[in-house]
Amino acid sequence: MLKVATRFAPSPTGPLHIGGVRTALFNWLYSKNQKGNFYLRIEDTDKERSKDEYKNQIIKSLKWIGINYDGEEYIQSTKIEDHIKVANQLLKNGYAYKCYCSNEEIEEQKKRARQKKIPYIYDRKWRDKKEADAPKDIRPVIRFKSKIDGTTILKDMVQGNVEIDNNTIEDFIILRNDGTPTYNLSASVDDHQMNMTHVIRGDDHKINTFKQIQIYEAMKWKLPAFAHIPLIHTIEGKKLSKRDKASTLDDYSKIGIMPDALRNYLLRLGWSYKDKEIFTLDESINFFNMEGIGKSPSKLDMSRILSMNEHYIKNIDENDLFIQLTEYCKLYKSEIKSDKKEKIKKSLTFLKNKAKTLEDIFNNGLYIIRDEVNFNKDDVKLIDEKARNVISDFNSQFEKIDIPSREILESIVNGLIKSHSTNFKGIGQPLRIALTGSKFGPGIYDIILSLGKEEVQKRLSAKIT
RNA sequence: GGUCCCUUCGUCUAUCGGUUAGGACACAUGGUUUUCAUCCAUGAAAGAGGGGUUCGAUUCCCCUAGGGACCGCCA
Repeated sequence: MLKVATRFAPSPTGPLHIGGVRTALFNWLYSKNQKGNFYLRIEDTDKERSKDEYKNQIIKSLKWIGINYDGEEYIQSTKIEDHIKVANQLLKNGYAYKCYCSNEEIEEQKKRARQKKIPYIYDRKWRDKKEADAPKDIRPVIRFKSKIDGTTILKDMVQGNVEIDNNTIEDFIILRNDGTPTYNLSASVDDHQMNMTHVIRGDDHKINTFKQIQIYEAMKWKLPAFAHIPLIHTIEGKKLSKRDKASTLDDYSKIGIMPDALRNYLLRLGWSYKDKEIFTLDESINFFNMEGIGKSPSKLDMSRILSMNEHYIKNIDENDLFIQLTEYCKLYKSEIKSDKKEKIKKSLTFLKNKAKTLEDIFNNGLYIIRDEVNFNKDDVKLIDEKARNVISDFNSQFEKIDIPSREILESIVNGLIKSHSTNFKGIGQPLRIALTGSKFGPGIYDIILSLGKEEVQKRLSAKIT
């Protein structure tokens, strides 16, 4: 049995979006499940639109979510000579021909097709014409001599057998009139030269597959297995595009979605394994299979991503969470000062409890991170004369404590509840606002213990003087 | 318009001819709770429509409807 090889082949003409990431993920998981290799091929033959910036973003994105490709990136533009060679071979063997139609001629045909409301398909004018009839002033393109009769069946690992009439495939161009190869040629040659055993790609490539199969057959190459996975749709039900908001990984990482959570979400989008929802990295490799891939497109659901992230926040190792949090703050907020870092780390247990994202944890911990309390305008109004007395009484008892503990704090608060003839809220709320600036937040004992004695006194004093 | 694909709760999905159609997210209600959350419990919520095949169809076949993809000298 040949060693399984898959690839992800994006073109660096725009930022990689989440649909592409899922395609990469499926390819990667399949190859790893089969103990095979996974490669990254950058299809940068569109010189006009390809940019290094996008190539780097693609590589960075894959790395971020934990998809490692084997070997170096395969840069398609460095293989153009090979593609041209194959085109010439096809020409020599009678599987391709030179087409001398002018741009105007083609445009005219397309226009007419549109008017008649019939699908445009190149009329194969030069398929059987003699070279001698060629106009001198036109540089020809090379077209593939597509099959006219019969049907072709694509045995798709996801979609089953898909059959089309060969005459619906036109004589597509394989070499432009500037001598450069087009996508279907390049992709076929590369897949063959890279020894791909499985081509897993978006549904939108299905028609291309029929063209590529013909190239393979003409070259007498062994066909890889194909799997066309359904596309991810926007909430409106359309194909996800680069223009859609929140579609690049950066859009997710900047709001504090963690790579493992997004990986897990993407895995379950269009793929399932019984009722299982949560997959560790190892589990996703072990359980991944083609049978689990659904046939219908699925919609992106932000609340699902958020809840998946929440699950990871609450369940991963706290040291790991802390590392991810500090990295996140450094990247998107501001680097947490080292003395605050310790406090945050100790407080993670309760800070994370009310968080769906790393950004939420950051916000929950802001009262620790910031030196100055940032008061909520409405909440601070709740600190009236009565509240000031509470704070003042608490502070004078708090001063006497050497090392604050939950038990001691509890007894102080309980005492105050009695002496002020109030309830817990009557004590807790003023303290919380004085210490954090808001009436919402972690439990009051957690707040006090996380800030430390000195800081608590400083903040309380500021509110009673 | 042509070709191809798809169709189970709002969303992601389970079911591989016989189930009270299950789970998860979201939602609603109740409970726990010092606030906000968490957590727990409960609830509402689905087989697009019509024909077949079959003792029996969500499941197999056909038609209709709806949705999607593709239709570049882009990839």
